[in-house]
Amino acid sequence: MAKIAGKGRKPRRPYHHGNLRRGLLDEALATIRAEGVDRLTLREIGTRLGVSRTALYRHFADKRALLAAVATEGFRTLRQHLEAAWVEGGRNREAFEAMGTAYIRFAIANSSHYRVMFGGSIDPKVCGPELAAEAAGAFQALVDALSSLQRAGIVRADDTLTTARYVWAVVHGVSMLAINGQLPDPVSIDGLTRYTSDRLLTGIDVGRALSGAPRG
Amino acid sequence: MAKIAGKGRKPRRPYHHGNLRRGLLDEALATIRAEGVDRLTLREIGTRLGVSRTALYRHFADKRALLAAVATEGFRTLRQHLEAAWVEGGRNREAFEAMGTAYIRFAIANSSHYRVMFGGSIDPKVCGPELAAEAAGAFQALVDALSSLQRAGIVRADDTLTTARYVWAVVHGVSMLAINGQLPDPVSIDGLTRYTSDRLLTGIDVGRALSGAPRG
DNA sequence: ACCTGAACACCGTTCAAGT
DNA sequence: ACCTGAACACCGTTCAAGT
Repeated sequence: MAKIAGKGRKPRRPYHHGNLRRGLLDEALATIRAEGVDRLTLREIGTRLGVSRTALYRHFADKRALLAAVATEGFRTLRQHLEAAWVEGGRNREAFEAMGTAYIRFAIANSSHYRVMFGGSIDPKVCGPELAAEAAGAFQALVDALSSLQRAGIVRADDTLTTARYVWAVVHGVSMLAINGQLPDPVSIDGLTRYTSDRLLTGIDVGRALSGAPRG
Repeated sequence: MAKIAGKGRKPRRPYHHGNLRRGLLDEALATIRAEGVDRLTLREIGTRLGVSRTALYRHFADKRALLAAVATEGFRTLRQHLEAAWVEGGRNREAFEAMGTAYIRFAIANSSHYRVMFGGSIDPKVCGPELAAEAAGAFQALVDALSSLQRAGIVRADDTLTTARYVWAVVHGVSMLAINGQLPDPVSIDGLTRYTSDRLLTGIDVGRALSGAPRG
């Protein structure tokens, strides 16, 4: 990766890393995955990268800024998962349900990362525009899919933004309950995920008696 | 409150407080409300109560145990709000919607407290049975109401527990998005809350076109 | 420009000691 | 039983100094 130093040039490669910022982000995320946000320590990240404890401050304003950057990358990845599910599913009603399932699956598979994204340890107003933009991008994937289904006459023609927020709240709520251990076991998580796929579109009242899950 | 010391008895009232545990809980909650969990410091609680920084350890194992106790009280209060909405609303479909609204309102009015209850800084398995019991109690209020509506033929006769978890996830999701500032303004929060009341029961697909909110 | 090393203010927690 | 005071190990952050 690094340029090979020519004869006349000093071999002045950067102190330790070609891209320390990248390394800091990766190491922070690895620690968050392995031990949770609470155990994340700037000092340990530094020593783990073979760098001073304060080198980080050349790339991030403070710890919160580092966490905001981690969250930003999380929203980018989430959007990719959502768009993939929508496109590969065929951009229809089933694809929309697959999108919801993909959302929940992402949250569970990356629970610590997801908690940083939504944990409230970072507030969107303070942490620069990148985080807000990336979060809005992930949300936009949902809005676009929903808007498409509305034009196709599959989803109610309510205000698109409000409907999208509702869908977001539902999958977010399921994800949080699953992550927080408030659902007793994996079976109940799967069950709730499937149930959500069904009920989100048709509601929980009677009058749609046919297509539902059995009383189980 | 304290017994008046009789003549022959030493006026041996406790060092500073009749109930230090109570004082610690109240002070912790007050700080959480005013400044958020991150700013909560055991030392400041102590000095604020005019007590040693380590007196707390006579009443709580550590900081996490204190937070767990705060969360426990939160679930108790939440349950009271839910049951009040259900009973005062007349135990019918409208009362159930009022229960959902009461849930979201509680979360928003006590956002920092709510975050402690669901923030994941405390895991239910470790923190003793009281927290789990009180959380289960709040959930049970929802299960009971739902079960009643199922018997009345108002809500689909699906598995009650799964349905209750779904409803919980929905109101929890709306609450979290509102608390985290991911909804742009109070108007959108109200709008989403109303929309949730409607759509939770009837779903978002077409075929129920009449009773919905207009597209504005 | 980028990184270091020492220092500062702060924190949760422990523990022998007091009453 | 309940509380204190000093101490320990740890943390985020600052800043003058190095290359």
